[in-house]
Amino acid sequence: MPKPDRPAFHSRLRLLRTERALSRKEVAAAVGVHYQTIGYIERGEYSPNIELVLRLARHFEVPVEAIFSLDPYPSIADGG
Amino acid sequence: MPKPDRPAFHSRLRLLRTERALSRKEVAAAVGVHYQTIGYIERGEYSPNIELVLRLARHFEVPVEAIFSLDPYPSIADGG
DNA sequence: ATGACCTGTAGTATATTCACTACAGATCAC
DNA sequence: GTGATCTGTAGTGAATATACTACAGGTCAT
Repeated sequence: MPKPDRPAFHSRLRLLRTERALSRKEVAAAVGVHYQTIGYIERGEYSPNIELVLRLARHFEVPVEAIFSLDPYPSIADGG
Repeated sequence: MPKPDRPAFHSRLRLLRTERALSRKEVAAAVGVHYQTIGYIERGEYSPNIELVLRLARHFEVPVEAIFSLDPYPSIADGG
């Protein structure tokens, strides 16, 4: 079982994925990892390596900083 | 010992570091890892996690894509 | 209600990252 | 030449990332 907790960074992966109506399985296939791996990353349970991160950014056509950040992203309620 | 080989991504970490006349030890201290870890990353021997990557980008004040890329960076000889 | 698909969670097993120690070669100041 | 600092390399060991299997609950179409 992966680590039960591991914040330390923030992710918009899930937001991006649902915005584009993609399943984890689809994203996983596109970047070449297991679909559970996407789930763990979405939940912040572990910190993906740069290779996977770059593949995700390329797939979503956004800069890395649009998916991952050390500081929390503004919530949608705050206009983010 | 880390993996003897592991390309799959390209890094400008060493270039950025030397450009600013910083030692590995200094960079390592700034981002909170062992100085050998910086060496391994510079040599592409392993793929750092997003947390470390974001701390490096923040320390150098550049976007992640300026340090790491899936595609090779243009060589200095080519004007890059 | 059944089936298809998505998600959350859990467990096990393997690979990789990273810390740390150590040593040798290079450079540079003295 | 001695000492200080940087680098490359290597080895061990711990922590973490990832693959994979499995099951339960949800939604949605039929």
